[in-house]
Amino acid sequence: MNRSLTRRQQEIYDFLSRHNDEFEHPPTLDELCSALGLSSKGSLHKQIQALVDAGLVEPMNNQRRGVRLVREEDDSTLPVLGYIAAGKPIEAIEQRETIQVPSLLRTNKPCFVLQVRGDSMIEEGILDGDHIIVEQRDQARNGEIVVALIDGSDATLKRIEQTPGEVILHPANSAMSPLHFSPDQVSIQGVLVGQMRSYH
Amino acid sequence: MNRSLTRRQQEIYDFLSRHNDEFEHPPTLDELCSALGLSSKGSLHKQIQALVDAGLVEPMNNQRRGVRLVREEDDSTLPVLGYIAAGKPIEAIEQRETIQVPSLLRTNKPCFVLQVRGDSMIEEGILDGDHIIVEQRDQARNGEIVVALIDGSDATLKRIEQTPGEVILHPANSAMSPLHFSPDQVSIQGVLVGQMRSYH
DNA sequence: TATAATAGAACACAAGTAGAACCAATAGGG
DNA sequence: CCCTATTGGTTCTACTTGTGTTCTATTATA
Repeated sequence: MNRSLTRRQQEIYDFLSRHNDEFEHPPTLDELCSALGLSSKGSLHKQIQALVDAGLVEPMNNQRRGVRLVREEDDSTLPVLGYIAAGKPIEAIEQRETIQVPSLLRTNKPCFVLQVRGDSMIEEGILDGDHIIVEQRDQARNGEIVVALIDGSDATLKRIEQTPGEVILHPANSAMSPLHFSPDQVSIQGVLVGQMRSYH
Repeated sequence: MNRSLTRRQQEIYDFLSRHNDEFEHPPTLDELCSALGLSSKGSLHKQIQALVDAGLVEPMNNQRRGVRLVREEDDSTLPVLGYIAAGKPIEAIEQRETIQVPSLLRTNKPCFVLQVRGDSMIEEGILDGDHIIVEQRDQARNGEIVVALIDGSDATLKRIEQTPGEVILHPANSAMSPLHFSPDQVSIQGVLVGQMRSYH
């Protein structure tokens, strides 16, 4: 199913993605043709059929303006991967769980949710039991709050400060001290983009 | 049921939305026809029927001016009433605004959303800029965090402690002191049930 | 030489339109 | 209160147009 796309197919797919962000309705084959510099919608149709086979486009059974991209995941739910507590690996949840997340609290990039254990970020307003939304990334800017893996085993949620020689992870709890590591000890898993808490 | 609209149907729906904001009564089919450049209300009726099937318009059983939009109000959005800062009235937002709220952060009872201004609840992990979800209620149990109106004018977000003789409102900020009132000065607007924060 | 890409024609079906005739609701006059 | 006229929604059928589908043949590309 997921065989690799030819160059032209990739090009068409990219165009569809852009069009999708910009317009309410998918384009017609004729519109696509002129946008891509083709003069035969028959040829285009064949290409699109390939995208359908690849699982990237909904099969359009005679519908007009039916070139719809397969919608990527539910737009309002994210997977809850487990618990995060300073100094322990992320504790996975037994069965796969998901949670509703408002679009305001996430980004367009892939995100996941963790539940916080412990008080290491209490002064940033992140409490025990809160859910945090994390954008999956392997780099961060200084000052961002990241989920980082130390020595490949211990996961932690901290504010990051990177210098050429070392990485410092700052807890937001005056009872705890910043932790210093060499850059190759720390692997960034993602960056905090949202947080939510329930009081009942 | 919720299949996607054709281009014409979308156009009609958009027009209805705009008309809805502007006028008291829905338009007649004839009015719609001339507005949309149609000359047959029969055709229009067919389109509208499609909108009814899609669940966007109330079925209009022979009623006059019966093209009523279905009250949208997904069960996942709540109205944002304004800002709350200790010691000032709730500052209303100009135009009616709504926000997506996961069911986990709300209750089944009527709720609304406020945005927090200031640091009076910082030690409870509620920061400047956070959105809070409040269940509409006029009573609270001791220890709950409430939106309360003081002397009918000043709204505030505080943890409540009620005794027979007085009401104490505790801020969660050691720089501020608890406030004491007589019970008839304080009217409870709602109880905090959820909170969310965006980091971007 | 095989695979990808293209053009073009012929076709089929969905979307949109018009118009007429038919009902249902309301308002006004006896 | 009933009768009737008028307004406005409902239901058809027929037609036009837009747009996806299929095919066959030809040209690039690797």
